[in-house]
Amino acid sequence: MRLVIARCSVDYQGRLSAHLPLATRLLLVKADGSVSVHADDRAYKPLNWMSPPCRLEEAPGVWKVINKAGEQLHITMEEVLHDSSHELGVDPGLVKDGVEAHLQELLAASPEVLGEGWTLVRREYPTAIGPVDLMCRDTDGANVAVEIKRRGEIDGVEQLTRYLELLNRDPLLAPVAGIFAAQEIKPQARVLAEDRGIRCVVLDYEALRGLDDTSLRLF
Amino acid sequence: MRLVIARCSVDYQGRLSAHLPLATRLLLVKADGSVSVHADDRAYKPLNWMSPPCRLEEAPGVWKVINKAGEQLHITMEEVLHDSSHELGVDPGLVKDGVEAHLQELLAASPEVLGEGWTLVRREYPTAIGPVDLMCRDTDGANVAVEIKRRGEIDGVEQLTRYLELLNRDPLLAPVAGIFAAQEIKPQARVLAEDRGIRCVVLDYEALRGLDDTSLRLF
DNA sequence: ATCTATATTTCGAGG
DNA sequence: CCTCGAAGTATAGAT
Repeated sequence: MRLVIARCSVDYQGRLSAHLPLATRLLLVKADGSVSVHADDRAYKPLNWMSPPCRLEEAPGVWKVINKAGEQLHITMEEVLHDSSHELGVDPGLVKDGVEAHLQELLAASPEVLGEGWTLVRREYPTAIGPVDLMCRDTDGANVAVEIKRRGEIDGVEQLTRYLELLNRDPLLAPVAGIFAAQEIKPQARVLAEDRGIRCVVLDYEALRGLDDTSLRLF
Repeated sequence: MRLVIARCSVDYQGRLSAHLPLATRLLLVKADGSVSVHADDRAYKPLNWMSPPCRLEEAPGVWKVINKAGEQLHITMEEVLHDSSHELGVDPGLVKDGVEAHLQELLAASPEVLGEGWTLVRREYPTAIGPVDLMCRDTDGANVAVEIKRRGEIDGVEQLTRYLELLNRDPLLAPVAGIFAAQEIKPQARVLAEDRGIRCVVLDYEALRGLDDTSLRLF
């Protein structure tokens, strides 16, 4: 990893055209070939960048970064204030917990949260337009398709609606009801879902994890 | 801006839980208060971070970054290999060209690209659920709602569908046809659009800009 | 403050 | 390789 602090101007020609006037910035060159240009704000987002795979051509005072698609990043340096390189090695990477996949696991382990006596048919129930997160069966033996999100917004309701439309064309499955389950459901998404006869369920991640622990202790 | 290279492990507790085992990484502290932890890959994306506004509490070997929502980032340092600070000043910022707003301007200036003799009613035509990018009128005087994207995907088709559904409830406007216009239209989006009677138009940014130049020269 | 739509989204999984 | 869905999405604009 190479860190350069320089007074520079930058031009990008690619998916759009963009220009950065002369100012002092951080140029971050990673081992994967990527180059990013950072100001002292905008959190972790660079002002401009080139993603790998790409190639850095370094000439005195000018860097040209080019990728296969022909996108170009030109950095013109007036003054270099710092230039250091560091060996970092391969990173073992991030371990995450609490994302949608985890919610799906937990809810699959406790379908009775959705309705008493309900059972899981399967996770990632396949359809022509993609897998439904969960397919369940209620006590009457009717199918219920469940879409799980961390944050429930309109897009998720549209997605579930498409699945339901398709599933209900299959006489062997129909009628298939829908449930929109999320840790947080935006009001507009709730309105749209309920207008379409889709039940909304707010999930409690900690409680689900508790249920899961309990079942592990019991069996 | 402060640049630290350190062997460290990192824990994040907030919207999810995440852990990074001990390894050598870049810690980037910006003047806006943000802290990001970078490996030597993943382009500009940090492994972990805290966005401003947040507070950095620095103790020997341990950094705690906390924001108002109670999210926490803990960085435990085994060894500091580099530590430098740099004054960057305020950045003049990025000048962009070629994004969706520009496509909309260009197409608004040349509605005949969509159909001979077509005219523009207005840009950002207001509806209860948000503005339609362009409202046009064909040679028969019928209304056409146009949704413009840089890349046309399913979301955009859903968006236009919602607008059309609403617009066609108004007897003063109906029937309103739809056009999905983008520099690139994904196959699945095209199938969905055409299934719903929405015409797809692929836009040529350079050609549109050429038309615009021509009109500037003529008048 | 909430909601909507955009992003050079990026990233990863699966066909 | 493309396509699709998720992201601690972030961010800007409008209501």
